[in-house]
Amino acid sequence: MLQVKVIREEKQRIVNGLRKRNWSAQQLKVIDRILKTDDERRATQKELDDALAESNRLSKQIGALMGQGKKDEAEALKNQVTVLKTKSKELEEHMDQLKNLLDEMLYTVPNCPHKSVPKGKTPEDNKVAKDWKKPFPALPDDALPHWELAKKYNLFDLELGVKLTGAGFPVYRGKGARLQRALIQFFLDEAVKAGYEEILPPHLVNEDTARGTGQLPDKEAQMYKCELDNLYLIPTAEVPVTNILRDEIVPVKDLPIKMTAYTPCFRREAGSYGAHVRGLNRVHQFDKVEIVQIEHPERSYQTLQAMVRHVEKLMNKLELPFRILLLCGGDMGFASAKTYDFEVWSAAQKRWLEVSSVSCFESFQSNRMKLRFRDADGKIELAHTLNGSALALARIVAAILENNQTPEGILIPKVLWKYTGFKRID
RNA sequence: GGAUAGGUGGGUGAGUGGCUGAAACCACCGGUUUGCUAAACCGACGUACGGGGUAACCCGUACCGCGGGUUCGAAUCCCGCCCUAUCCGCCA
Repeated sequence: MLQVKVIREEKQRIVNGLRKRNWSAQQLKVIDRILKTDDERRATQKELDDALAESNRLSKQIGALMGQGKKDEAEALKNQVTVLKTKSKELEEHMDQLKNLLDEMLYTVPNCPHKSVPKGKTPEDNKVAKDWKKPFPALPDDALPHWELAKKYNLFDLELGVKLTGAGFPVYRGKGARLQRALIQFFLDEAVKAGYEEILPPHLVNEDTARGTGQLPDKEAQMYKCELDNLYLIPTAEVPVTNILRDEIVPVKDLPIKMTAYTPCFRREAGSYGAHVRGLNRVHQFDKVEIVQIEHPERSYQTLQAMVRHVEKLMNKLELPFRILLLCGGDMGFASAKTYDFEVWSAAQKRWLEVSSVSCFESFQSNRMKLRFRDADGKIELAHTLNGSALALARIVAAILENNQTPEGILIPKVLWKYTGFKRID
């Protein structure tokens, strides 16, 4: 969530940013309500502190008087303290109300987009940051979509997943399973080469962790929950990995902190059904290698570019046609300040599929998570967090299968050979 | 699942009602000494919120797992919850 301090000091910038997210004048009213509530909070804080200070002072006096045996005087002071106590109790309740109200309002405010984020309402308004200049793979008319290829070559089985679990839980098998594992291995190796520490986190997290990255309180419905133990299946590795630094104050020299993790991702998704979600296009469980960085505020946007280049390199190595989009204000995620999406061209479906999303959250996540760093002067400041998929598997697999199909079988990108142990699926 | 023990500052750990935001030691940081390193010595050393100051900083309040209670006053007493460790059982 945004810091009240920032809303106060840079109100105009925040308001402009929210407009870029197409906030109406009506919605923007919450900003003034936040500031007003915070004013009240501060005034109440002062009043409460004063009352407590006085009551502490009197209590000490009582102790001294008792020591001297002056019982009557002590009794008189006790009454005063009782009055103060009633007052401070009321003030405290009021404080709690104000804080809750403030939090509730802050939770509704999305991150303020970076100044370079374009205006816009829908995905059509996203800016193409880097287009695919070369021709798309030319496939014959009888080219198959990946779900047909999967049947033909026995790579994954969605019906079997229904039997075992339900819709949206693919069962990979044979060379399909092997390809999956090869990609994970490849992505992790590349991330480690780029200086990321490999993390293998738990796939279930508790409430505090889910709250830290903003899944709770309001996106609860996106996650699978284990009721009995009050744990959530992670929707992305970002959740456990970023939370590693929750409530920490790290020395500035440790920045940036770079971590990568492979995890399966579980998403309940309330989304649509139909042609666009066939096959692996949208599933409840998929594999993903995530890259995360905790960075100094002065360098976070440089780092965002570096992360984009990392993903770009992966796409190039896989020899897949892709483009990079700079998301417009209306299409960006709630917590993000700036997001680049990667889309891979799916030759048989003849459309772009999102395979990566790289974002800078500035201090939006770290504020909620209390992830801070201490600079050389000893000053404590919120760190910036960034993350990106590098990469999400299911759709990459779909693209590889479709784009690389030939009459002789599906050609595996060269860079994966050492991981798959085969060059072709036939 | 059963039985015990325990949760205090970055770590170890003292602290059973006021003089404890918290001893001591270790680590970290600054300094002295030193050819360098080490050792030794000196000093500083929690976080949040609020108030004051251009600022270094100063003042107030809260925080000893979390929440509530007793009391003029709670790390300390009482109640509830959560968590961790160890042993037993079960199990990859």
